[in-house]
Amino acid sequence: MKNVRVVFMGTPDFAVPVLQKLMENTNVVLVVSQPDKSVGRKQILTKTPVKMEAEKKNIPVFQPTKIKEDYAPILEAKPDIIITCAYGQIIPKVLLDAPKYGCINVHASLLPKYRGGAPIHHALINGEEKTGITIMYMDEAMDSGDIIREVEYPIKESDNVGTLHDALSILGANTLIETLPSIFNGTNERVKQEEDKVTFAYNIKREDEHLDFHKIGEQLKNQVRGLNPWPLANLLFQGEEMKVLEVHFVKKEIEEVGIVQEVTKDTLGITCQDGILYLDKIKPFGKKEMNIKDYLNGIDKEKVIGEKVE
RNA sequence: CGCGGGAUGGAGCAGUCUGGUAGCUCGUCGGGCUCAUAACCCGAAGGUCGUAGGUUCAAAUCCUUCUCCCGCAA
Repeated sequence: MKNVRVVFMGTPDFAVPVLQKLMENTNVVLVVSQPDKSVGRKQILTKTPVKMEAEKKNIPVFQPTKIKEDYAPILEAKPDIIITCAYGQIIPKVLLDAPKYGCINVHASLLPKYRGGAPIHHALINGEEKTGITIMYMDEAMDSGDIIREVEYPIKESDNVGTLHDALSILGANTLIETLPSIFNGTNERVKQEEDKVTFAYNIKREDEHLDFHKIGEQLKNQVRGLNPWPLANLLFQGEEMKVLEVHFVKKEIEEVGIVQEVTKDTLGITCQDGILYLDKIKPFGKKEMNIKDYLNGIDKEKVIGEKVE
């Protein structure tokens, strides 16, 4: 595999282990990543994680704003195969047709479920018991190409976006390397996606982050872990937005939804549809994240009981 | 100069408007009670109030500078 010319296309942290494995095992001649963006309050121009990794090994990086129009350097690199992982743009047909081994994508779900940009978040939010990695050929639509190989990953009760992201990232890199030889010698499988089973995992929107206590506890719990550590679930408490990082839930008969019902020196329970949701770790407005116990140390607990939470 | 919140013993906060003894809830350490305890009672240690300067008899508090942290918007 060492002499195969690879063009790798990827952007965020998730793609970094994949790039690392490719650099170890193949000849990565060019890395394509999204343009550097200004991030944070101070608008610091930041290189993408994939770009930083590539630069460590002195591999050239190409960052077109619109790959649909600006793709010449990729063709000039004469790739035998193009491999993408969370790149962030749709690849034009002229590139899909160029390499002799085709264009392969590493996706963080068991396709055809959860096509799109946030498969890990949505799998957790929906309370899935398993997810996984799909190695697939690309076509002109989003995550819709033929499947080469799928590897399942059981979701643990303790998983959140952070842990699942890291686990799938490693699994994706390893699975890709294991699968590549069959692609090069033409013995790989190629299975069409079942269109009637397609679901989409759109990028998380602002309103997806808000906790609605009319929902049942299980859903709220999954929502919280499916948004942790980014972008975090939130609720409105005493007129201020509070981020919620960890919760636990106890099923119980309740009278009214969205009320602070239980406050002790180290628990704060809010009523939801079928019980009480206890906040365990939060980030109050303007503050750093803290355990609920620390938060309770600093407030007048008497005044908080019965408060409405929205 | 995009908008806003914040910095006070180890943790979370109050005190700042209206300058005058460093406070609260915890934690830690010691002692007591108890069959026992994460429970209860008593006691102790621990803070140049983010930095630098200014006003004042006197600054956590008023004025100015800077630094760092956080949320929103991009």
